[in-house]
Amino acid sequence: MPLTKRAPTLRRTKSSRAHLPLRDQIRNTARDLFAREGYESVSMRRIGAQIGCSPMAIYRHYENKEELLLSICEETFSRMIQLLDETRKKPGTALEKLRRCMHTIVDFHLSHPNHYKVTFMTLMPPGPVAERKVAIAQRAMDRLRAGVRECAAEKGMDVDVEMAAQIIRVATHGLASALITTSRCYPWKDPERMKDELIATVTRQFE
Amino acid sequence: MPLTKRAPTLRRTKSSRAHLPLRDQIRNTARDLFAREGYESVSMRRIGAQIGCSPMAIYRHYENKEELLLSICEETFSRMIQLLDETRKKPGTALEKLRRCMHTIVDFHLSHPNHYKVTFMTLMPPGPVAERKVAIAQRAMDRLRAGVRECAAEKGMDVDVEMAAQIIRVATHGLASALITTSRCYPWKDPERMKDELIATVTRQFE
DNA sequence: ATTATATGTTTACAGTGTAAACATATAATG
DNA sequence: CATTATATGTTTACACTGTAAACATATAAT
Repeated sequence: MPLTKRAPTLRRTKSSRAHLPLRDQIRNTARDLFAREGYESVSMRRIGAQIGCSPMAIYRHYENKEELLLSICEETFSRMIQLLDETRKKPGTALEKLRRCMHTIVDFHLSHPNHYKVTFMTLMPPGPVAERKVAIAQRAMDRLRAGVRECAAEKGMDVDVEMAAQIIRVATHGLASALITTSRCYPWKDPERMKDELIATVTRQFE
Repeated sequence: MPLTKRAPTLRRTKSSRAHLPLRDQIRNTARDLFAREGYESVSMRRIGAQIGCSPMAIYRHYENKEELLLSICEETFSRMIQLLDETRKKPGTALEKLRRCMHTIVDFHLSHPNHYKVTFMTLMPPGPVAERKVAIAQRAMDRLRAGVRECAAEKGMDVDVEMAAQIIRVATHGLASALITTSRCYPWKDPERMKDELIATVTRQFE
């Protein structure tokens, strides 16, 4: 009976989602479930059942449930940072770049609401794992600070870079989380215009 | 042995925190624990143990854990709404009132971080209880909308009230949550100035 | 051919929310 | 006053949780 004849280890078959490496399958499934039902409400047993493996199989790839959550956050940040770096490379004034960065990030959040919900709306239990997440978040903030610094330099202004970057971060998250969490139950007048307006508002000091 | 001789029902002894009605004691204790360790990580058993009653005693006052959480949120909103109504009654221009309201709310959040964490940073499991919370939140938003409407009227401006109110709400929450969650692990330059600056920024259109 | 390693499964345990049944202290009613 | 009803607690029980421990096997290394 134990003749489960494992597939010949074919290292990568990009085409088929079902045969993704189990590690990725776990992370994708967990992200969907965490986003839809909340981190604490989703059991390792249910993640396993959804995938079709035993609950303990997950522990071969992630030390525990919290590390699985952190891994989802890490992937989100890594994608955000990549998008930011690409956007910042494109030509334009510093202000244009900064505004494009905000657009890029908000659009990324809106088109990946599950990434956003799990990464930014899940309260991690305080502890060393949560602090590792904070450290990673700083790497994204570095891009924002740089963008602000460039705006200030270009205009010869003397701005508090940290404060300006925080205001931008805070406004971006506020907008994204409002649009994502209430998109179904609340009648937004014009999300696209609201996005433009908010971005314009918090960067107006650099005009 | 069952001679637990209940205290003679003294209806109100304001002085002693320990003899608050059990219902209030439960809510206070639950709020502290939820804020410190996260809603899902706190068990009814631990709330009971902390208070000194059996876990099931809680269910005589709250239908279940989720209703207990909602009750904490309701208290927060009711206090916020009261503060807003008081602030809006004081004399001044519409813009001054709106800005004072924002100050009042941010200060309330900062001085009651546990109320904030539980009410605004705890993701409720989706369902009818969560929707009741959204409905209550709208009652607070009504005050913001009114403040914005008055600003617009006073200046004879034609503004999108809903959008302006949302931007203000979003910025306020972003600031509060940033200050509260990172206050220990992150070196804020000058929170007070950042607060002033953000409030000024998002209300500048009404100057 | 044998051993080691990677990756899975099954079993077991302490802790969870809460339904059900039971206990008693105060209030209401005869 | 005696009796019943109600409010408020406790104890017990059950189906679920995260995960440690032990076991199994399929591939890689020797």
